[in-house]
Amino acid sequence: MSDTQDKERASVTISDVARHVGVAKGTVSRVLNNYTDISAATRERILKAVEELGYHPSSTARSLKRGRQDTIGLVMPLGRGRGADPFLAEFIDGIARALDDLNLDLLISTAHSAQDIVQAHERLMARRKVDGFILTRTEVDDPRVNFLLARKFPFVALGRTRNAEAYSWLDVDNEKAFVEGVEHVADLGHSRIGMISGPIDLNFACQRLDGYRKSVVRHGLVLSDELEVEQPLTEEGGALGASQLLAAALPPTAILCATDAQAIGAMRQCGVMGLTVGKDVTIIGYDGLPVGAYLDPPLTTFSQSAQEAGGSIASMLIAEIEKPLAPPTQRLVSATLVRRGSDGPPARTPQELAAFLRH
Amino acid sequence: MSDTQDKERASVTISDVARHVGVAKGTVSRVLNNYTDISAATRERILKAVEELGYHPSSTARSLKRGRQDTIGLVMPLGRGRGADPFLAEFIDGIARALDDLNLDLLISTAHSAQDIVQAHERLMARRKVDGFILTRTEVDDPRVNFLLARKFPFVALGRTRNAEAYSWLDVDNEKAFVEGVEHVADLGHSRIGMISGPIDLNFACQRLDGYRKSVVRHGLVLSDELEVEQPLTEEGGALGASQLLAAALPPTAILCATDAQAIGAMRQCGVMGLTVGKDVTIIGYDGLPVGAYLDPPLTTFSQSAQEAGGSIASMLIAEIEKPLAPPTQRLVSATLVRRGSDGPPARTPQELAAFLRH
DNA sequence: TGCATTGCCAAAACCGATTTTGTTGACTCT
DNA sequence: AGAGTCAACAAAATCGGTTTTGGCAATGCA
Repeated sequence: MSDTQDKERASVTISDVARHVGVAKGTVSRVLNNYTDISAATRERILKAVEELGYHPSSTARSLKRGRQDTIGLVMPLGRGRGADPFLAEFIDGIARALDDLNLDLLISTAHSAQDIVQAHERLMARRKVDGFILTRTEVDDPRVNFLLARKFPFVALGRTRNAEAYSWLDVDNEKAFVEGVEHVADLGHSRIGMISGPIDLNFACQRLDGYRKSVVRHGLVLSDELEVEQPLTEEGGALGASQLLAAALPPTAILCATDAQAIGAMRQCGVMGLTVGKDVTIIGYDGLPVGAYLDPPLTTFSQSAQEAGGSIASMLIAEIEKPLAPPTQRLVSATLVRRGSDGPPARTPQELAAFLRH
Repeated sequence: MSDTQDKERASVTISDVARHVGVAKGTVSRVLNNYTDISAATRERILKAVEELGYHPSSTARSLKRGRQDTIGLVMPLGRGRGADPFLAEFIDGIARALDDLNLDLLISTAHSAQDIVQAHERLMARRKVDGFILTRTEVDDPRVNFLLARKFPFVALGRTRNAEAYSWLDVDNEKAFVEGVEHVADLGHSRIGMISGPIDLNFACQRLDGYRKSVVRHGLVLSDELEVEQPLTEEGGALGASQLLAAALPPTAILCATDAQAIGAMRQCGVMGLTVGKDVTIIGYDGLPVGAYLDPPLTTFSQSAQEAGGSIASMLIAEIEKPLAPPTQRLVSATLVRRGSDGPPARTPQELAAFLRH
């Protein structure tokens, strides 16, 4: 009955609006894109018709002509550990929120191998599905960075690589955090401090290890192979790492972990070995995952607000896309130590701890 | 110098290929889409040129003409709890993997309020960015389902709603799982069994509560308001729920939780109250989150493989998009109990537990 | 008054594919 | 030999927008 019959399937196009008002479609387009050369009267009529007909522009058509997709891409690396990366989930959450405000969308793809991951980016670029990429978990010498740089395709990385001057990134001052971490446990009275590192081809793992080492040296403490182990970024890796460290002749009374996931595994392992975390052994994580607050004891960790990082990296990427020639922007933010319950003064000396462990 | 100069910015289009070979662009298109009315010779020449020039069709242009985006959408509900939903992360992981094989992409958007969430779907539909949706965490009477059904837009839901006959879904037999859960703890010797439920507007929460109730009755055990609390699906909710349940005059010796996140909070709360989980109190979660295995004690939970669910729901949606008129497909899968360390025979009777708690 | 602007909009070109329609020569059939 | 098929492709239409070009009337300015 109504004038605007709810049609079968076809959606209303710009031509429908133009015809309804009696103008050219170009005119409708100009109104919708806020051009100024349309009279207020015509503008009103068109806006009214748009409302009435329930017109929404097709982003596909718009993309075709403008060459912009209003979509940014993120390729999740899979296979490194079986489950989803909890940090990544928080991070994506932050990106999505930020993009929402800007009316952009986030396209997510996956890749299984290192080989795959560059190909996934290439596919998305070639098909022109995205305007730019967000890179996470950068490696020291990251093939994605090299590839995108070579193709001059916009991207922003979370974390730097070796050649960090050439592109835009947001990084947490990982080194500083671990310098502070060591400082913190040293102040608590620990003298033998261990570290469970992540795969050192990951840049942040590298930086965290560096921070640990520098700070240990600066405090005149012992640096030793026995006190550093490299493990995957999973709970299992953390558990393995802890048992390796504690098997040392002179075990550490404090252990810094590259990620919360590792710290969770390490805590578990300490429990299994009869150690009280926060007293016998201090464990500190990194990521500030919400779950950490509900462990027993609650995990002391460095928090960098994955959500905030996601938001800020999203807006950096938009800038990058809009003016590709501008010099790269680079932001270094700091993580803050969230003290909960897994740290404390050492209840025993390393010698006593070793004796206890040999029970 | 080379014949194919690596051009400035512009990417190679189908016209470039056509010109290079000396055929019409339609012909190139037909070759690429495996039509049969092209001679083998021409076909070869075109394929060779495609290779040489590094041509990749623009999915934007393709979408415009074909009316298909080869992209499916998922709107993440935010705000329900502050952090990212760990279950959802696993689930998305599974979807992405499955889509990868099919050469489709996943578009992720977010919504903050219940109002927003329908609008987000509408926006994606109107702009024709996606071919279909995946819905998660369905509510008993879900506005998204009603909306998409009314618009006849393809979607598949993870979890049912009240009017479940009309559309395709994949659901876990939540009721059955909780029937089994009660059975399991009853077999262990528990007679007073509590439940921390999720918001009952969420359908799965409702089903899980139903299963609990049925099974409690069936075993001739006590059903009581004191033994049922409703809490958000977060660690905090779980902690609150546990303290409420344990404050009862006659507290439960076993607690079933609607999600792992709640169970983690509940475990923590028990620890705070001086109770040993797995002995004084049995706690069982639901989701099978990897982190559960590394808690102390490791969390006994129902696992439904979020990743597998993601994969299978993705292929259901493809089918839905390809033949919208086919009758809806519906799959009910079962969750399996993964026994770890948080369950066991009750160390005390409810009376003893009450006495202990009042210490 | 005459000419250059300016305001406002129609018409057409264009983005890069897919699909429809048309054309040509070779081949078959009666 | 003439009509009808068919294979193999060219040419044009199309998808739904944006952008360029152009045209006309009203205004500004000397």
